[in-house]
Amino acid sequence: MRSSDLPQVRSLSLFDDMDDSSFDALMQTAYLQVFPAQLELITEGDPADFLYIVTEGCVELFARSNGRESTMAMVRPVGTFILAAVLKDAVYLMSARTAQRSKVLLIPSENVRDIFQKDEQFARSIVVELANCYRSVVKEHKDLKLRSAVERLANRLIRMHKQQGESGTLTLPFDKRTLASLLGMTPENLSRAFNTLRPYGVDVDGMTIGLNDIKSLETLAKPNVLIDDQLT
Amino acid sequence: MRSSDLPQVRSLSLFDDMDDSSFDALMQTAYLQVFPAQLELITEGDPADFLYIVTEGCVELFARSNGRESTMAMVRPVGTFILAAVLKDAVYLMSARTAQRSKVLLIPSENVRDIFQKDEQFARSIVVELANCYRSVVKEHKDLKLRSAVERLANRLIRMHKQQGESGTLTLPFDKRTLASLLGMTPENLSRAFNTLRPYGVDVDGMTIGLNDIKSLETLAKPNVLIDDQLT
DNA sequence: CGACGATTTGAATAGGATCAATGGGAGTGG
DNA sequence: CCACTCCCATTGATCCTATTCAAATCGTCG
Repeated sequence: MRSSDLPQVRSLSLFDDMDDSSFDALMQTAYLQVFPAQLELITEGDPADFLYIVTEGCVELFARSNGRESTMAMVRPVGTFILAAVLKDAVYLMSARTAQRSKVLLIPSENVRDIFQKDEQFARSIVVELANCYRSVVKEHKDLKLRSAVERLANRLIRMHKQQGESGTLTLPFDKRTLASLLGMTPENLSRAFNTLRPYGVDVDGMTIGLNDIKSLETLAKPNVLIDDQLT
Repeated sequence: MRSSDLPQVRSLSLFDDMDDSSFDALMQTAYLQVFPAQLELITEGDPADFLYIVTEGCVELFARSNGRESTMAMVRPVGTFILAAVLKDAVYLMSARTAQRSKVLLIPSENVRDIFQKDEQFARSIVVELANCYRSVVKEHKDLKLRSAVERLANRLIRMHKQQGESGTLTLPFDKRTLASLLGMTPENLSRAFNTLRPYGVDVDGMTIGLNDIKSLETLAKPNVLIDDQLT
């Protein structure tokens, strides 16, 4: 892999604390690859051959069952996915495909587990990363079980707005079809949910969303740090 | 704590591989307590002071937001809960209350983190436990997003039936109100879902459920190892 | 410019929630 | 042991949210 990409990966909290030698050993067998949009990287049920790290672009985690399909999460730089399957040497529970042209680092599972055994510091970092992943899914699950579709959208907009600097405007980081599935609704229903939010200062113009009355929107959304905060 | 309870706790995979000295150190500060039914053990948002291990009875993990409440999981012996919050030294994301009279082991968070730092083997066991917890929530989330209420119930019944020895009959391990919330529906809707399943050989008699046509039920439920299997 | 996919809108339907009322056990106290 | 009470579960009726199906519109990319 190209050495110019290494510092970025190294800075990931997952690798931040580990020995140089361990990191080098891990990267020795890793390779960095660019994939076109809409390419299925992994399929649920397959053995976990690699740990994936998104360094550019965006990857969609999704699941299928009985002819249905649903977006489970979107992974943006720099984020890992399917760590749990790799550690357990189990099959993937989710499929993944690029949402856009993306650069992805692949580390063979065996090597991850190998270094995990050898490098204590890496093992600890993995625990933190795993705990974060776990808590993220719990929050997603709470979001879905405790809120209506409109509330989920409102809170997601507030969240994206914060991530993008609270300028009063935000750009959807992926298409509406995917956003709808992520929020657990149909594209039609998402469109209607946006209309429902118009009286609360939400202006939709393609991928650009204006938030003109955040107070009002928050009154409706009732954001909850135990669901919407990324850090806690 | 009583020493007669130790072997049971020790046999938990989380503690199985650790040194005697570490285990003793961990148990030194732990205490075992019996709680009556319907007692709230922890509240979401509170700092994670203890790691909890259910040794007898049953504990409900649930979440509240905006006046609503939903059951997130049921923990039966011998199972741990809120491990992630303890490791991260963060606040609990879920509340917990006893579903019945229950015996619970409490280990101060600091001690868990302390031994986690000192005992490498314990650290690795924790990773496995965390990975399992993570994958469980992912499966719950898939269940909710990819299935209808009736399908969720059908699959849950098949699962309980397997756990209880496939005798053709199963006993609900907690009341229907809780089951409904766990499955993401109202008690009324659960009752109707049971009626919907009657033509598929599902007979309800209080807490006892007879499954008289598993083939037919499975045709409806379409169980999926990537959602319903506890092990994978 | 034309075609295709994504989004939006409309209409009808279905699934689930809510409200209200009734039945049924389990536990309590006499 | 029995009556009472309370809470859970069930059933019915209605309402509401969200899905489905259909069609129009918008945008983008070749």
